[in-house]
Amino acid sequence: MGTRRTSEPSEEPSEGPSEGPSDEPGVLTIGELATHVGVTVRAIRHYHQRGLLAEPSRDGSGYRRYGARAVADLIRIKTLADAGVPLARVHQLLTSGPEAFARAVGEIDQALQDRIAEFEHRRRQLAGLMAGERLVLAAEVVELLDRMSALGVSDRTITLERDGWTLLMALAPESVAKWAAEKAAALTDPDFQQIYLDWEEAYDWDPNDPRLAALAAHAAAYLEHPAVPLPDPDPGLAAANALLAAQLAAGSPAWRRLEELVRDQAGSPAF
Amino acid sequence: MGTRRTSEPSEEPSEGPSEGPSDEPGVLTIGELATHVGVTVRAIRHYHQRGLLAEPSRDGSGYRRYGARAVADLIRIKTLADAGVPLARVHQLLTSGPEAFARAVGEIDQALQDRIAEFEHRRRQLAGLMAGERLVLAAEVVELLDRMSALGVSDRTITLERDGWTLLMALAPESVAKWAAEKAAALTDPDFQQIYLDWEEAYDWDPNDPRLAALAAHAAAYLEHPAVPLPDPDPGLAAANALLAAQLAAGSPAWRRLEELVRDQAGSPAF
DNA sequence: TTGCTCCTCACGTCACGTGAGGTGGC
DNA sequence: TTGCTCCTCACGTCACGTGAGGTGGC
Repeated sequence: MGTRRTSEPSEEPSEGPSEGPSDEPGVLTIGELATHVGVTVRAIRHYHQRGLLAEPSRDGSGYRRYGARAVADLIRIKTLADAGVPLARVHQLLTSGPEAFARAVGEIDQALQDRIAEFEHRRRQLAGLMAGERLVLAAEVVELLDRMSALGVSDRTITLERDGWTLLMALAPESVAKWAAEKAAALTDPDFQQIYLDWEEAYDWDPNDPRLAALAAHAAAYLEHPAVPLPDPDPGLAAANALLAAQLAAGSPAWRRLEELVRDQAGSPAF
Repeated sequence: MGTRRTSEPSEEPSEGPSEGPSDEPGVLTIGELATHVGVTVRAIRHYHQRGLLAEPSRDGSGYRRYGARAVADLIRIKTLADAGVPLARVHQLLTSGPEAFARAVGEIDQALQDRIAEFEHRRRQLAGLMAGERLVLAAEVVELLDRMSALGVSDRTITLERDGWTLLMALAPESVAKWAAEKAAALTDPDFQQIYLDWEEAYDWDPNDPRLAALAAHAAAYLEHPAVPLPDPDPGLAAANALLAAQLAAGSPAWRRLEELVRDQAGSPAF
């Protein structure tokens, strides 16, 4: 209410703008405006540069002086900008009619809702990061790896398997579930289990180890009469498989030798 | 499971990396890696430049070829970056131990929750934008303006009042509620009501209109014996009030004249 | 006189986007 | 041969941040 010496501005019927509410002489400095609305001084200058906020009149020192209109305008700008609206779009909205404005605000609100959902999804992704890489792989693959672990397959081999399946997820995601199911079925066959565990043990052997021949013969015989039928050729995936085989074979000289031996004994380019 | 002609990579105990899981020869091109993980090719190159993702080996054409490790690394990078972590921080996290990593992920998750709350706040702000500027003003001021409206004060004057209060909110937010309450109390006095409405009507008058003298006398008399006691001077706010008075007085020559007259008749610098 | 706010350039930053100009595999 | 992906510079973008160098009010 001020005092007898200073007019409380709304004690009287309020004194008003000279021409319109848009360009009344200013009272607030740029710093006062900034702290009140909650933006930086630099941001306000930036909005002037971009033409978003009208340049106010200056006082005797060349300082910008802002009125009530600037407060309202800046709040509008900040609200839209905080909602993620690009400044170019903010400019359009400020100069467009109320119907277009209302429609746009509806869309912006929807976008905000979408971003909230997105962030909630990212929280779950983060939780997955901590839980390991399981979410990278299909559930069927995770189950397969768990079953291998139970069979006594070493951590090193599990890692190799996981890497292979990770790449398959990238190369042929639509086939991964089917392949994993087939491999899981094969692993129920004790014969295949034995071959798998024998090969694992051979990983570190010398490629000239005489025991490799027996392993290769066993594998070749199995491939002739598999317990679980092998599916038909899929030419589109042949290239991906070949690449994977070449990459993965690089790990162990003994395995490379085993593949040669199987290829020879099976009489066909089995691998 | 591939075919007899192409090795299904996990049909055998899986062939592995040559030295460690971190630098197996690559299979995926940069485009395949990008689409699988859901980032752009340019982003991957950027991560290489920043040292976030190790440069893989090249094939015969100079193309980058990525292995499973790159898939896992890139997913980690994307997950963290999507969560709003600056790339410099991502770099630190990738090279830090699991305990520090877990702690940091906890903080990042908290930051995500904060941002979700922030977005929900912004949705409410947006809704406020549509509901008008009411949230800019304290509830007491909104109520005061409503009461003025009911008293028959014109929309133009209401706008002038709102602008004045908006500026006061910026200049002295802690005093606004008190002032608004005092003005509301004054407005219960029929004498003050009459002065207010008379002044409002005088807004467009010629500054030489002879009726102004009577209005000024009425106001001066009221100031000598207010129905509601005026508070003590508040020197800290005197400057703000003076600025506001000067700004608002610019609107109407008749009002400027009225202020002069009141100042003369009250015998003190009342305004 | 010191400290704080204001002023105008103008370059820096962050995380890539976007051509520019060229090569390689199907 | 055409179309698509890949390669390396290198400048552009968006919304300001951050000094640089100077003036004005208390």
